[in-house]
Amino acid sequence: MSSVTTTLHDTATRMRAEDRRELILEAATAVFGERGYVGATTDAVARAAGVSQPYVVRMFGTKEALFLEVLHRAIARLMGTFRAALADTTPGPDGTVEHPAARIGRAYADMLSNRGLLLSMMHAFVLGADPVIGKAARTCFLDVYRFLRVEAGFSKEEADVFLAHGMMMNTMVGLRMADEYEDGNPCAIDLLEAAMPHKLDLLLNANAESAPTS
Amino acid sequence: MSSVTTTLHDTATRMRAEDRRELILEAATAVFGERGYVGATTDAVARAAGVSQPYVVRMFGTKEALFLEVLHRAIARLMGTFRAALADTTPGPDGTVEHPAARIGRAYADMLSNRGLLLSMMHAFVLGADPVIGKAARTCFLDVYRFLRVEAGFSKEEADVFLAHGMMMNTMVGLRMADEYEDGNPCAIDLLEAAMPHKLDLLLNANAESAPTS
DNA sequence: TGCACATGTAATCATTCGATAACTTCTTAG
DNA sequence: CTAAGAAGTTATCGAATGATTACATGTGCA
Repeated sequence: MSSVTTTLHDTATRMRAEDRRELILEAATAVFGERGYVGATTDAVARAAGVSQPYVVRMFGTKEALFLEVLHRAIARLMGTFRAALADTTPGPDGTVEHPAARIGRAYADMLSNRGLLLSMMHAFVLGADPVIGKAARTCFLDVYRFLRVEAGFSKEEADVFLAHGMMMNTMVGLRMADEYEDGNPCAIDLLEAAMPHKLDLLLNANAESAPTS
Repeated sequence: MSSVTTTLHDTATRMRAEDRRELILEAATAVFGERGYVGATTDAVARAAGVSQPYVVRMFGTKEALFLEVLHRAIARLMGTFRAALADTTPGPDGTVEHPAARIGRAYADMLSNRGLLLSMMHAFVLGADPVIGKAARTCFLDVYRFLRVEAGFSKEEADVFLAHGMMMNTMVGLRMADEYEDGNPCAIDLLEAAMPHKLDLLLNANAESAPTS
C-alpha cells in the first residue's frame, strides 16, 4: 500500500509552477473563506492544495501576499462575471432581453456556489483597520461600485440596493444559515426566503459542496 | 516619578469584580471589532482594559467564552435600542409620529458610532463554519430577524430591505470607508452618500473616535 | 549523456498566544 | 485587630504558526 501511495503521490507531483500556483490559489480561496485571514494557516492551505507548507510560503512570499492575491482574483472573477452578464444580450425564452440590473443580479446569484470566493472578500471587508489589507479591500469595493455606476449605468440608489442585497446574501453564506434551513428551523426558512428570493436553491447547493477541513 | 506612577496605579486598581468585568467587556468589544475573533489577543484586550492578561482569561474562562459574551451583549444592546425606538411614540416637531421602520432605522444609525459593537457582530457573522461561534451567530441573527417580523411587525420584504442595508452599513464601517471619504476620494464620497443617506455624519463621527491600538 | 534549473520536501527556528500556577495585596466581617 | 476571601499580578509553559535553510528529485536542452 505504501508503494501505491508513493506512486500516486509521485505521479501527482511535478506540475508546472504556473499550474501549481492556480491549485494553491484555489485552495487558499476556500481556506481563507472558511477561517478568515488570521484564522487560516499556510499549512491548511498547503494541505488543501496537496503540497508542503514551505512551498506555499516561498511561492507567495508571505501569507499576507497570498491573501491579497486571493482577494484580487476574487474581485477580478466577480467583475468578469458581471461584465459577461452585462454584455450578454441574447433574448430569453420569451424573446425579451432582461434589464442589465437583472442580468448582473442573476450573475451574482450564480456565484453563491463559490463560497470561498465571496467569503474571502467578506473577511477582507471587515479588516479595514489593517493598513495593508484594509486599503486593498477598500480599493476592491470601490472598483465594484465604480463598475456598477460607470459601466453598468446604475443610479446611486440602484447601486446601493444591489450592493446591500449582495452584502446580505454574503452574510447568509458566511453564517451558514442554510444549515438552519436544512434543520427545519422555521425562522431560518422564513429569513432565507426573504433574503434570497428565487435563489435559495443556489445557496443550498453551495451548502452541499464539501469544504476543506482541518 | 515611579512613586507617582505607582500611586496612580494603585488608586486605579481594586475595583469590584462586577465593574471590572464591564470594563473588560467594553474593551473586548472594541478589540474584537477591530481585529476579529482570531486576530484579537487576550493581551490586547487586557491592555485596553488596564489589567493583566491572565486576569482576563481567568475571569471569562477562555477567549471563546469572552467573545461569546461580547456577541450576546452586542445583540442585547442592539435589540434593547430597537425596542426603545419601537416603544417611543412621542411625536416629532411636526406633530406626527414616525413609522416604526423609520424609528428603528434611526436607532440603528445611532449605533454606527459604536464601531466595536457592530463589527464584533459582523466578525461573528462570517465565522459560520466555527461549530460554537457559528451556531451562536446564527441564533443571534435569527433573534434580530424574529424581532423585526414579530415585535416590530415588518413584512418579509421590509425585514429583508432593513437587514440588507444594515449589512451594507456594517460593511462600510468594517472597511473604514470613511477614511477614503476624508481623503477626498470622489468615488468613495459617492458610495457613502448612496449607502448612508442622512447618516453620513454619524459614520464620520464614529471614524473620528479613537480605537485601541497595539 | 549530463548538467543546469525548476519543482518540490524535511527539518527546524523564533515568536506569539492562550492558559495555568503560584504569589501578593487590599478589604472587610466578626 | 485579624483572619478569610476577593482582586489582581508575575512568571512561565506548551502548542501553534509563519518563515528560513538546506537538501532532494525530476526534466529539458546543448
